Amino acid sequence: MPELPEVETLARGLRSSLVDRTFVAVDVRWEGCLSPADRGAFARRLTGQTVLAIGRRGKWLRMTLSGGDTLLLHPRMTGQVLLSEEPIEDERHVRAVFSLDDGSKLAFVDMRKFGRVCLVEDPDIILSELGPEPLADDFTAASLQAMLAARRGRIKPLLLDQRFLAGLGNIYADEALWRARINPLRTANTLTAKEVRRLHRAIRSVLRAAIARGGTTLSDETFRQVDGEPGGFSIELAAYGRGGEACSRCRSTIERIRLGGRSTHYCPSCQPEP
DNA sequence: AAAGCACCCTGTACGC
DNA sequence: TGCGTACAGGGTGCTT
Repeated sequence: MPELPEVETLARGLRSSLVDRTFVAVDVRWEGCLSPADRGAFARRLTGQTVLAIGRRGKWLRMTLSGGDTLLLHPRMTGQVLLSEEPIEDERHVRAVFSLDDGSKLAFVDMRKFGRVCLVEDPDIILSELGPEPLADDFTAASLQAMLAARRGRIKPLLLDQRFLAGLGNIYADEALWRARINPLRTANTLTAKEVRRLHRAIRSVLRAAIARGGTTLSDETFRQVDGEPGGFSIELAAYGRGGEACSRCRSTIERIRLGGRSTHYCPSCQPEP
C-alpha cells in the first residue's frame, strides 16, 4: 500500500522519463478513477500539455503541466504507476493509459479501484487540507510537540490522520512508533518532550530509510516501482506484519491488535502500555 | 475533539 | 471442490 516513501519513489522514477514529455493521447478504461469522472473532458484537457515538474505532497503524486493545470494521482491501496515499454502482463486492472510524445506509455493500474486521478487548475484546493510534510525542514521536534499539545486522542490513529501529518500510512506509523518505543495507545498530549523528540526522529528516519530502499513491497505485491521492480524495505520492517514474531530489539513477541479499525503491530515490552 | 462504523473494492485465506 | 465469510486498508462521511 503506497505511503509517502512509495509515492516519493514513484516521483523519482518518473522524473527523468516524463519531464519535458507531452501527453498525446489518453485511454481511460475505467472512468471512475477520474475526479471528476468525465473521460472526454479529461482527455481533451490533458492532451497537448507538457510535464514541467514532478513532485509529491503527502501520498499525492503531482505533475505540473505547461497549460497551467496540475495532474494529481493518489494510489490509495493498490494503485500502481508503471512506465511500460512492453504491454502489461495482466491487463484486467489497467484503469488508464497515457501516451507520451516519445512513444512511451504510462499506465495507471489499480486492482481495488480506490485510487484517483485528478486534473485540476488549483492543486491547493486538495493539497492544502494536508498536514505538514514530515521530511520538510520546518517539521521539527518543537513543531511536533506543539501539534500534539491539544490532542487527547491516541497517538497511532492521529499519525494516520493526513490533516495532522501528511504521508504516514499503517506501515510507517507502526514502524515509527516501534523505533520511538512508544505504545500506539498512548494519549497524544501525554508524550514527554523526550518521547516527542524520539518520535520525530523515528518518523523521519524510517521514511528516509524506506525511500532509500525504494519503498515497501509486501507479499501482496500491491506496490511496484515505475519499472515494475518491488521495493526493498520489507526486510527492514520491525513491527508491521510481524505479529507473533520475536521483536528484533528485545526478543519479546510482537503483538497485533485492532486500533481505529486498523491492524496495529507493536512490541509490548519495548513499547509499554500507558 | 474523539471514537466507531459503513462504505468504496477485489483478491486471498480459511472454515465447513 | 466449492461455497460463504472475514480480512486487508486510505479516505470520506455519518453518528454517537
